[in-house]
Amino acid sequence: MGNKEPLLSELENFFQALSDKTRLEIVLLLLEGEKNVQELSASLGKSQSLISHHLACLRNCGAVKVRKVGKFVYYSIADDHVKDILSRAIDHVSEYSKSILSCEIVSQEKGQGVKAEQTETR
Amino acid sequence: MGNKEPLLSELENFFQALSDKTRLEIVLLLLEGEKNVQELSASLGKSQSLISHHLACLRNCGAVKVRKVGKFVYYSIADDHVKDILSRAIDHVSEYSKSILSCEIVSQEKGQGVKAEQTETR
DNA sequence: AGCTCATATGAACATTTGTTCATATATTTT
DNA sequence: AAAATATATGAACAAATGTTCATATGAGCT
Repeated sequence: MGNKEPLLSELENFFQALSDKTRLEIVLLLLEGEKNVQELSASLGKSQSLISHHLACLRNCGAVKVRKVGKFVYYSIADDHVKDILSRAIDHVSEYSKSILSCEIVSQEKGQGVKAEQTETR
Repeated sequence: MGNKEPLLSELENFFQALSDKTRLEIVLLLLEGEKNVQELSASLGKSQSLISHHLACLRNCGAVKVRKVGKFVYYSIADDHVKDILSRAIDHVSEYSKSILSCEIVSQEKGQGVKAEQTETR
């Protein structure tokens, strides 16, 4: 019953890689197929440097893989695990935001959303 | 092309909720079953305030759900989507760290690790 | 050889995030 | 009623993170 530390750190790194809008835009593009840095940079309208930094982050946790062709570097989603995680996460947030919307008719507040409280103010 | 902004923000929030060691410890405990705040606080040896803050984060993205019983609040994993995502992520990082280890046998302790590979730690 | 193109990386800065402490709210008990 | 218990939340500060700018590496071309 070992030390869970390494597992925790690796999970942390993995999820953290996916917890940024730019990196999510990258992986969503990569779900459509392999792309090199320029293509990503152009599609997202963001600098090459920024894209490269984010790709380094996605590489480090094994979310994407690399194929070099001459001076081009093509990136793609690492494996089916990652694809599954992404598609399930998309399903989850889609369902969850629907459930939020149906509640927000009542609470016009933004930000915290619904926070599952049936604690009526008496 | 539809506006992907809301989807991106929700994915970002969701993954970000899972990208912290303490919150991961919480959800891993919750995978074993429903627990209230004190139980989580005691199991992890961390303050009630800290656990509550992190639970708020996990609630806001729909990763956990809540059941109030008197003055106790029981938390559990929100649904099978989230359970699946967690178990696949665990599989992914397990495989990935194995593949890293098998490469590090070659690069002995000292040098820069593997060449232009995806081994990069910051 | 030089030059250009594609990508990677380091440093600096501004923003964000996690943790702690103090306090608020809600429920039960005395 | 007050006190005790369980949880939530706000403010403040340290640490981590994303972005930009400048520069480095490396491959193809003339």
